[in-house]
Amino acid sequence: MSARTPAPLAVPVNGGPVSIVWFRQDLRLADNPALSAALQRGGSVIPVYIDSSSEEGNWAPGGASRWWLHRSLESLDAALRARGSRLIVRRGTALHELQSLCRECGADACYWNRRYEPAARERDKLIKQTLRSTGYIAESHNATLLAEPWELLTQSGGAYQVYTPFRRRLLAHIKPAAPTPAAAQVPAPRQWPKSLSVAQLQWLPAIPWYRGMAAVWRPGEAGAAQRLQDFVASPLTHYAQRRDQPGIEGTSRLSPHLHHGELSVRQVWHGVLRATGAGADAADPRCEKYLAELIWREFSYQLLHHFPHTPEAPLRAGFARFAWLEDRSALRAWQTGMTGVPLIDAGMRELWTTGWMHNRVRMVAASFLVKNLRQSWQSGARWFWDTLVDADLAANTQGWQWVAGCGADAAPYFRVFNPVTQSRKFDPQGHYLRRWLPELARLADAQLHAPWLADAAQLRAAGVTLGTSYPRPIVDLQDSRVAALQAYRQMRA
DNA sequence: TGAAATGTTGGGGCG
DNA sequence: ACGCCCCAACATTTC
Repeated sequence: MSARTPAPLAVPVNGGPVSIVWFRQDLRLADNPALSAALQRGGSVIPVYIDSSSEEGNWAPGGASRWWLHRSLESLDAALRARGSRLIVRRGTALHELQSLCRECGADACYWNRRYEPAARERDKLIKQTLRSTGYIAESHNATLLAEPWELLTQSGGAYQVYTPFRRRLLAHIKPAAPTPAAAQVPAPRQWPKSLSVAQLQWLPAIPWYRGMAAVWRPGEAGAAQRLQDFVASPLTHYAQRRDQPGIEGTSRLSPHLHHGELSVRQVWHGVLRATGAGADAADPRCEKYLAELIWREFSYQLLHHFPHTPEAPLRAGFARFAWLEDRSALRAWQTGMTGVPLIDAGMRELWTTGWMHNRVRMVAASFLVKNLRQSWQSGARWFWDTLVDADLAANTQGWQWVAGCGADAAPYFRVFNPVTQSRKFDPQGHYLRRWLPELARLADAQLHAPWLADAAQLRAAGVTLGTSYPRPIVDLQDSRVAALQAYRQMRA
């Protein structure tokens, strides 16, 4: 078993202190402050990943994330091996595993990069206290954000709840540090502790439902660097015009790499500034729109930090008594891309197949679930959590509450997307719809976005039988919109 | 990072 | 020449 083979001794085995670097959502060697701090200390370094799913509260990685993690950890292990080291993989409660590791290999220090999810924060705090009180060095660093959530507060010392002033403050006060390159060598200890293999985590499903994902994604630091390079080389140039068109490669697709920390937001920030020639000016029109998205990410983390209940409950307390419906078959139709509304179904199938959905379509599909079907935003957030390779508690929570109208700086409750209008506007040629809905591919553009409006001859000519080869819409868009507005009015009364 | 209803305007057909 | 009406195009309001 490869996990038990000794590391290649590319560098001399080191004496001196032994430090543990605990990898979590920072699966990279470049621009990794915890790793840098451990290396700077001298001596040897033990890179560790711990599967502590049981400590993640309601939010242990979902199926798509576990597939990604499997691949990313393999990639991290390979990158470490190329530097004379390897990745140690353990399973259990994090504190227990870290303590065992320290005992097993005489380590006296643990370094990690911060996480911001409520359950992880509490646990990490306890770990830090316990390690320190028992004589160990325990240090946490920032590898994930441009600004720590407690660094950017309003004049009155509170958390920002509106995006624009948050953005203004971030741009005025934060100058993202230049990313640091990966170390050429990671000194190995005299003896490696016990380790599972990545495969033993059993995160690679027995049934290969991940094929569609593997075809699209290359998890790991090298794949992330490649994606960034591809993005700045082309789509970035037309980002402002093309980011909303799901049928073309107009977005960065960096979200899963960023979530797992295969590249840092600082690397992306500086990479984008350099590629556009904007110098240090984040407000330069050539990169402003894209950098604004990175700042939305910061905003989400800031909200999660200051309002840790929001993954489960609405930020605006009044929404707690909103009358959501509970219709399992409607939820199922949405999940499987069988609602009969093409843009929704295309998006949900893209999600199921690739583990990702275009952002414009995410907004429309979420609006459809929460408003037209009136299912709770939590039920949608849970499905996304399980199926997205970029599932990120801060971004997912913020996104769903934004759509549902119950979050900070949220879309007003009355803002209901019309999926047909959105489809005609952002996928006028139907490239996206035809890719994901082959059963409708032969419909003309005029009928494609709303096949129920086509006449019998048009449907027949396209080989479409509504109710058989493709569903009729499971809700009337007009009626359900009016009903949603009615329900919101009732809640407010 | 909406959509629909409602209001306003102005060109053109027509008597 | 003029008023009237229709209606598209655009603007504003409302949800």
